[in-house]
Amino acid sequence: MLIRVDPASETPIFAQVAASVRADAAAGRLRSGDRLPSARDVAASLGVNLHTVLRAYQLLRDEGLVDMRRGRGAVATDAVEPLAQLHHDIEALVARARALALSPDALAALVKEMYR
Amino acid sequence: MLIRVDPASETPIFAQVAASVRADAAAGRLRSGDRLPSARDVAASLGVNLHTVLRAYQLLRDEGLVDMRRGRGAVATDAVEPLAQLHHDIEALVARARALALSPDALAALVKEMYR
DNA sequence: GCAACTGTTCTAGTATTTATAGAACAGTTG
DNA sequence: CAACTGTTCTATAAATACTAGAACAGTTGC
Repeated sequence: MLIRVDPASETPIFAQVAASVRADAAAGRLRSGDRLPSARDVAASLGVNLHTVLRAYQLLRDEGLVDMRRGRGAVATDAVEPLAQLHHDIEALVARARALALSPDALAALVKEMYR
Repeated sequence: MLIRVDPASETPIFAQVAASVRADAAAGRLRSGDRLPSARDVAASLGVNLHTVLRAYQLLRDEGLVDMRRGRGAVATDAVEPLAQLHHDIEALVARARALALSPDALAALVKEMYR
């Protein structure tokens, strides 16, 4: 599993890390039972603080996407599987938004606003 | 035009104001040429600072959704019309996400992550 | 013309959030 | 037991969000 982060982005690092994991789940690259790289390893390879990565992992735990236990690490739950169902819908939406030259932030905010 | 904001939300107020306007555009409630309420009026009715509302308006201007001139106010541009094309796609996506008990923040982040 | 409106710009201060740092703790694994 | 894992704690620095007040400069309608 490769976790990517854009240092120039205005999105908080912890949110980017969580987003990277969710995207992997939606793409089918992260399956139920798969173990995430240890927070210390991710922190070292990204050049960020351990606590920043742990905050991302805890966010994913709060969303029910991972199980965390000390000693064992973070493991993807069954909840990651259904995320793949959204993949095609999101791809289609993104394609339309791109045609309109809508920014990623604007589209994301629009989706969030309509989700009630 | 009614602009709503949730004081309990973790989303910044300026982002919520901008999101409310975008949602109105996507829903067809805000059409090209329509004038937005003055920033001072919005600030007063929401109980927030003038500068906070202006920041939202300037964000919408940067996205090309509104024209702003002093004296005249903020007016929706032609760019708000195509947003209605996304309405159905987003509604469908949101319905699926709701079935999966995915949080609004998680879905929005997922969309943003896949938009590249 | 002028009064009342509009966004623009400026300085200033406070509160919250983000990210860092280091240490110690407590389970798990080989 | 050694090496790993996440957990918890205190602390600090930096960036962001929000508020506050004032003055400025166009636009509109009477």
